[in-house]
Amino acid sequence: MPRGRKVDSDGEVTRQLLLEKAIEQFAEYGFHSTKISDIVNKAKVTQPTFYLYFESKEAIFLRITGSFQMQLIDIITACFLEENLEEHSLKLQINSNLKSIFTFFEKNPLLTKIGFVETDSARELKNSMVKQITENLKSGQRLGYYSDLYPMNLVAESLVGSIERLTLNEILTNKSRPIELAKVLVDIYFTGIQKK
Amino acid sequence: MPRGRKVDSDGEVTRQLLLEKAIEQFAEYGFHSTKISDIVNKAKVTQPTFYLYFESKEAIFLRITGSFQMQLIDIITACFLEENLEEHSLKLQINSNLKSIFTFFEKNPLLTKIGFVETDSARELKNSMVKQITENLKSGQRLGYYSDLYPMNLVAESLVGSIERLTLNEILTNKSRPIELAKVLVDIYFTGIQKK
Amino acid sequence: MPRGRKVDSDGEVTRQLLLEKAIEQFAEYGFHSTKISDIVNKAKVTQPTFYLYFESKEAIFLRITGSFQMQLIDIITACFLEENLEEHSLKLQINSNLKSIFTFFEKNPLLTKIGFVETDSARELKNSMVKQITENLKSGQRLGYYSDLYPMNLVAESLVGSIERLTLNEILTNKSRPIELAKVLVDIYFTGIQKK
Amino acid sequence: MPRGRKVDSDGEVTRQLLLEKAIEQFAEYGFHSTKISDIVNKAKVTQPTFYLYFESKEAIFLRITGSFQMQLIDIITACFLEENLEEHSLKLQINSNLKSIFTFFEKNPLLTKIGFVETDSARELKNSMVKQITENLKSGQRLGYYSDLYPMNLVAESLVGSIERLTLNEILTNKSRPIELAKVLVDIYFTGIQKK
DNA sequence: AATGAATGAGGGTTCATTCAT
DNA sequence: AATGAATGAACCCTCATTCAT
Repeated sequence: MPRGRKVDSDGEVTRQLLLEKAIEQFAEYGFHSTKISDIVNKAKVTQPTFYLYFESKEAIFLRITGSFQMQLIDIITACFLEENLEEHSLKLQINSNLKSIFTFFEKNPLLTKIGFVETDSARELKNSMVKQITENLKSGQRLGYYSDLYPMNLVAESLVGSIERLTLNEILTNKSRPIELAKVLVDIYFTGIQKK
Repeated sequence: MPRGRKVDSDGEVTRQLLLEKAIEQFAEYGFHSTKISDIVNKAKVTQPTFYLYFESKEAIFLRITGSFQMQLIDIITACFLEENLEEHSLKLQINSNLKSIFTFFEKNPLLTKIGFVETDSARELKNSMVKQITENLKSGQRLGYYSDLYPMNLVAESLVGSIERLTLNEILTNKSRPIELAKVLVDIYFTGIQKK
Repeated sequence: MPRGRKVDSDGEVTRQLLLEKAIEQFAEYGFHSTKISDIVNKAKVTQPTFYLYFESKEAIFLRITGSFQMQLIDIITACFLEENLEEHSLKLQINSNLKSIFTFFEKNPLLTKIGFVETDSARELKNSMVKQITENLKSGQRLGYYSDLYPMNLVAESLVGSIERLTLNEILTNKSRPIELAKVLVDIYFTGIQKK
Repeated sequence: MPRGRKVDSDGEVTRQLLLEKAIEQFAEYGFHSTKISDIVNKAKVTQPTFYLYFESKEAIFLRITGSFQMQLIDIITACFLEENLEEHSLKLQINSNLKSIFTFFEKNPLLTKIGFVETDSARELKNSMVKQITENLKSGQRLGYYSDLYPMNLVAESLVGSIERLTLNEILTNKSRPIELAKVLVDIYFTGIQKK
């Protein structure tokens, strides 16, 4: 293949293509097993072209996970922090919050796999999610909406675990929709499954 | 250094030593970032010695995860399959089941990290766990102990997610004991956190 | 950014700019560690622009060292070849010659570093310098001005070595001036340092 | 070629072979143009074998230059520091010192090229050489052996330049022997070339 | 039973250079 | 006259694995 610029080539297009292919590879094989050569082969460019747009394998990975996680943090913050805690709407509100999280995951399945499920840096993110939910639950507890018997940090941990697994096995596999999962979770965590 | 058999050396001891060090490395760094050279350095033997006892890096990893996962399957099967479903003891029974699972994890923290949390092959295991729990819950539903409104496979997924996260963040960090976690989970999933 | 000719741009200006920046880089980092990208970045043009004016990295390097070395050869030839060997003025003459060489170096410090100190091609130049000085010294020897005991080629080698080192460590660092160095060298080589 | 140990292979032999070939390459092509692949090809081993014995290209280079320079420093220190300054033997002593330096270079021509002529780190070494010689000359000056008119640091610089050039062009090319060069230098620097 | 010595197979990255606009 | 975009050709280095002792 001759050197130099291809006809009708456009840097922004190539950059996006590389990002896209990188996302696919990272989602399927993870960071270590993804090779630069795979990414560029899929994008039909050569390896030096990769380095035209991204500093390193780590850099593109951080760019991908970073921007995804920032979006996710925004959503979570909006959900669990600025909540107006009124009893009659509480359940609805939480339902809606969970739904928006699941919906975000549903819209970005590959990024979710890379940036929420499998990355080390997702650990912090989930931990901060746990913290925010814990605070939220404690507020509800103080206001008398939730039973005093529960250690809310454990409840929050449990909920985040539920969200993670349902995301991985129901959302990312297209087996369930956000609306269903949000409802189930709210029902379980609010009233339990035992027949009254 | 002279070659050949060391004085007082015993093959079985070396094999166990390698297994032990491999477990430590895999638990701390994961499969990809663990190098054979790390394992043998820690065990104070040379690389060829490793291959005297294990066919490959994959082989030792499978041996480690495999035996752990077999034990875990036994425990889970015992818990959720051979259960006698009587209403008055149901909650106690499940509580006890969860406690034994968490206890198993607490006793084997490194193996749990390798074989339950971070391995791909753990996916199947957790899936089968979900299936067994689902069946169990459906039986309870048929017998009228649980509300008919819940899709039990999702409940089971949610529960497994909760277990996983609590294991990772509470058991493996020594923050909580099995008995607490079992109680919290039973309480949540049976009756919910909403104040009555 | 729009492509094509910039407003007010002038090829010759760009060529000079590239030369200048290349000289800076070559002087500071040497041939191998100087990258085309460094040169063009400093000149605020792009890489293809470089190839508009110079065929290759080697080409610009040769152009730089070549023109410098040609000037230097002229000076040296003037100094040591067309010399009129009269005893009373010999020492003065040589003093003046050395001074003009050092002055040339002082005026072109970067080029001196590139083209006299660090380049392989400077070897030939210095060798021819040695030859000319040798001939000159031999003439002086034949005319009875210098002792017959000295192998003049070695004296010439020694002198060139002295010049090189004093250039590098005194002239290029601005620690000494040409006039001092010329005097010291003439004194040493003519009469030695031993107290009479 | 099959993997694993070769018949009769010996690590120490291989290490020495690699060192030897590396020295040849570095001497001929310099650090940057010497490739690991060249070294290992010449030594008839593969690239990973190189890394069995040396951490990196830089490491082997430093090892080579380092040990050479340490030996050289020892020699120089012995020569110019512990000198007993008595007038009748001064000239002989310096002659002998220069001879041992040139002899050291003659015995290690490749190392000399790498570690004395072409390396950046040789700059410091030569500078310290200049310093020691300067001190030595100043002592001689104070004792009245040398003329007060000379700035001895410049004389020392000049001498080191002479040594360097004579080493490169006479010793390393086998054109002159240490004994000749030492004599010439002593004669020049002590009494000058002018006929009395 | 164990070691010393070596290699196959790649993986990430850099840099001078070139084509199309 | 100048740029945006791309590539060929290396180069350094790592790691699991294997042979000879």
